[in-house]
Amino acid sequence: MPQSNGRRTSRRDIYRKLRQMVLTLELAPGAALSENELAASLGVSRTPVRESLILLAQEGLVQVFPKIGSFVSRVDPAQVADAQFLREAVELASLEDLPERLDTDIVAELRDNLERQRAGGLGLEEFFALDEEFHQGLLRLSGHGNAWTTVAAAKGHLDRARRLGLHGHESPAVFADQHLEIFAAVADGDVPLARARMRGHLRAVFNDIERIRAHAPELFAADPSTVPVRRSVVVWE
Amino acid sequence: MPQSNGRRTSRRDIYRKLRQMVLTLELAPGAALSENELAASLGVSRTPVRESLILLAQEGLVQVFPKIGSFVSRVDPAQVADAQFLREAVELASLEDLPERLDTDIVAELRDNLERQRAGGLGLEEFFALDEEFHQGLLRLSGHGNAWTTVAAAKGHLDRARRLGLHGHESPAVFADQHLEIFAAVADGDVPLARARMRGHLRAVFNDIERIRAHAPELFAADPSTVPVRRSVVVWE
DNA sequence: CGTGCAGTACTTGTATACAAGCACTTGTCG
DNA sequence: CGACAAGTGCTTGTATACAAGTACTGCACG
Repeated sequence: MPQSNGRRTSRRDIYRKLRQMVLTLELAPGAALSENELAASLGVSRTPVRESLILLAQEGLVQVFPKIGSFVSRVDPAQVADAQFLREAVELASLEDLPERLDTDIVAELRDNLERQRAGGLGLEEFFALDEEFHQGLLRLSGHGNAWTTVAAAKGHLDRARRLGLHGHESPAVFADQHLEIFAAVADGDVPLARARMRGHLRAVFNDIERIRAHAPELFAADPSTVPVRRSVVVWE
Repeated sequence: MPQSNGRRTSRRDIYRKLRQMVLTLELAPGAALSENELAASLGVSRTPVRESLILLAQEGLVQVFPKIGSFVSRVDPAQVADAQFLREAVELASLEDLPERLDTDIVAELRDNLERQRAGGLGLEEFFALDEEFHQGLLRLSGHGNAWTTVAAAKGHLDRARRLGLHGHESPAVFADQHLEIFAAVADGDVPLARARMRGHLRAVFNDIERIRAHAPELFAADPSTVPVRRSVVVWE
């Protein structure tokens, strides 16, 4: 929920669209973005495009260099690690605030979510959506559902790294099983076990990143201070 | 560090200035903001002002209602609680990642900070600045200094509530003492004790909020869906 | 006097024009 | 042939004009 009001504006649409394209790697890390080009291709003026880019820049998903250009930020390993730490801290802390009696509606929602995860034949983005929903649901179970907003805003780099890791790599079934085990511990009220399983799950996701980096180093930021060159557009294949 | 690049732009200046004015309550919760008025008083056009307001809106510090107006958001108790939870989770988690040998530079910095806190005769904003520096320093001690950026971005409502609580209330000396005790436990390598003291410290700050709300209810949001009226400008005294 | 309706002054959203600056290209000169 | 410099096309930052909509004001009318 980036903006306060729910009225439809073209900036809102464009912001969401661009954000989604960056997170799904449809816009590759390092790609050059032109306010004029984007405006023309979207059929609007520079204004809403520019304001969207400013918001994405504050999230760290794009970099704006005055008088030079705007670029999809490369995946920064340091920011990935920061997001991992933040996420782990929040999700583990929430498990300690679980109430005695779990909200039955949320529990039912989580069970349904887990079933869909195990259904198989899921596309990458479909699994990611379910994954997000599952983790946010766990947070809501302890009354801290809104904290997900902050976590989500900060984990853009982490999400992109995770997508890189799952691109044609291995089945998400392993993670679905981990989700199921976490939920089982939560349902049993075994907080220490839930914490241990959650920690293991989150770190398993995280530990793949160095391997990924070896495969596609050009998508990662080397030196944070390097300025990208206008022409060096990395095309996603 | 909201923007990527460090070049000076008027938007950057205005964003920081407005943000500071909101956080320090110089711009009161509920106050109406006019892009035209702000632009005129700052001597620039609407563009940089507007873009700054959009950024502040994403942080939840202002609310923008299309065709109606922009307002400094009232302090939302729910968002205060969310920020408190997030902050506690992050700061407690970082204490468990403290290295065997603490960075001597940061330790020296923290000692100096604590001395200045105890010096006495500090203004409210001076103490807040030292407080921020102290907590961020502790995070850096465990290598998670960058997580502070995310926490800081999310705790705008919490900070405003804290300032309300300290306005002419009690001396910050109590908190300075708590800082000292936390640091002592950290320096001793007693992680459980440091965690307990940190938790007590953070919650002591938080627990004042309901009392504050009784004193100045108009600064707090009642129903999240209520739209402020243009004329109802609450003047800060 | 009360009520309804048109008018007006304000708001933000979007489009467009201009300013300032970087980077590459190309032409010219040594 | 090589090197340097002016030129050209792009970039984002800022200013301004217009569009669409809300809310209050004041007048006319019952």
